[in-house]
Amino acid sequence: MHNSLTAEISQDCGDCPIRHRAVCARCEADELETLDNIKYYRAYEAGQTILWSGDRMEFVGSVVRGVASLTQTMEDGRTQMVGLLLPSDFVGRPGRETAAYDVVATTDIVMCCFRKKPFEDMMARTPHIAQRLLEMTLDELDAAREWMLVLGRKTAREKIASLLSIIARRDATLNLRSGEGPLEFDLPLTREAMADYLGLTLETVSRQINALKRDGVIELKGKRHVTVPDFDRLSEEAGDDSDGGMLS
Amino acid sequence: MHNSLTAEISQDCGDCPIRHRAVCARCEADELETLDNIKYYRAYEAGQTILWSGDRMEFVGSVVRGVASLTQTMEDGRTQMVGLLLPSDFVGRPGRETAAYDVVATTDIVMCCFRKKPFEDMMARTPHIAQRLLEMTLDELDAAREWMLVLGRKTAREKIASLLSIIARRDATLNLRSGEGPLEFDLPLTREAMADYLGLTLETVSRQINALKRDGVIELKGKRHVTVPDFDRLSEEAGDDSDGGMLS
DNA sequence: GAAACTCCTTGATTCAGATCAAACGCGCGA
DNA sequence: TCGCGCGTTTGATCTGAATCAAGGAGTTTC
Repeated sequence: MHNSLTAEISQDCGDCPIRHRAVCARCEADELETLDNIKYYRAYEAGQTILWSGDRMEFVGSVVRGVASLTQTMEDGRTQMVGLLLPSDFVGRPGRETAAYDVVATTDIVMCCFRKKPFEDMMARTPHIAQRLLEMTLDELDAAREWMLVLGRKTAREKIASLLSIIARRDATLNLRSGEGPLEFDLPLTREAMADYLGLTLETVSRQINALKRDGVIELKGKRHVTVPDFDRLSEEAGDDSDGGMLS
Repeated sequence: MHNSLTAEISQDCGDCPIRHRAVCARCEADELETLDNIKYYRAYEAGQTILWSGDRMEFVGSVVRGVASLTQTMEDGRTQMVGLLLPSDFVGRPGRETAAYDVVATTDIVMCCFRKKPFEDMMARTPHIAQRLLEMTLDELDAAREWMLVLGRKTAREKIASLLSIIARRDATLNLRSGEGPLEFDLPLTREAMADYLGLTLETVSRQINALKRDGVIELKGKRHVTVPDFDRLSEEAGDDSDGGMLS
């Protein structure tokens, strides 16, 4: 997976808590000087709304640390998360004036931002960036469509397993821990946030997580720390094809 | 809405059953000559699979007439439609080797195709096209995310109303019939296909359609021909914001 | 260290939609 | 004209997840 556009552009983020180069091996970034003066960091606390749907967008950027979510809300309060933004994920849509969804910090979060206008100017000058952006957007589209299957056709148990599987996989690739041994990670989401992502209620999320625990599919330390002794077993519970899901 | 890329490129499709210019007012298409020899039409019958998930893609193109769907299937046979392709919609992902989903002709369908390689070459030469493609991909992403809300949080009745609303809207813009009077259109989908799109069973689809009919939200002539006496009423049933949904 | 949070669990009950089952209607080919 | 097949409707029953309702467990606050 080759996912961090800002990494590719800004190359050597000496002050970034995450080493972007580790995320993106292809860094070249001849644009570094041009960009440095338009790059900045932003921090938000868990629960803060980063951007309201309909707001004018002033920046694009990527998540450095923490988790954010894209959510949609109906007038009567029903909400659906339509995207989960993990470290290295890109936020913002060049060419669009306003945000289409609420962007909410799910945990405390640090973002690496670029002012939108100069970023777009640069995009126009360097087709290579535009191409990367298209590719990333296609990835997002694939993810959204995969999630449509989850939402439309999977049972509560399968939904939970699918979510855990995605987070585990993302966490593994970020930490370069691949293949060997049991996976471990902290859930970056409350039960309610998981419910919003999965189209369930928080009670059902709680019950199904504990059911997976009872059945030995996962282990829990506290309420958030998850150990996955057998990733294939988890994938199976998620109803995924049993190829390990590592293509793309 | 400005949706047909092939229209923009090929401008004057004299032999197209649909007048592309009507769809896309911005046609300029200096590439016409270059492209004409790589453009061709394909027709499929209802039920035919145009492309299997995993297949090598040889062309990109857009739907000229008829309806196709993108579907995903689990091993146990559960299927979820992840995209509905109506006339003027674009198919194919430049830069990707293989199809990510099954593409199935839902009705008899005619597609206007371009061989993929030359199309991509041209894309690389003309940034304007790449930009359009990004914009279209973002539109698709928005549509997919809107659908996530439908799948995750709406009731069966709201789901049906949402689908009818989308089809009615698309049909209205294609036929340049906007605003005035009752909308009329033929459902291009079987009850089963609707169920696959909405994450329901065909029985529930049937029941809810007839419920909407009983309640006067829609009228039916035969099983497929729908009249919408009051579009706002339908939007309300769909749980949409009451702004008429005509922004973008 | 008690009150007031927020987040999570667990139980009892209800209900929307799935499932199972049968039959209708209509176009089509023999 | 008869069957035949497909898409659709309709009814009866079942069930997975929602809803309603308490509590518990870990914090921050004063």
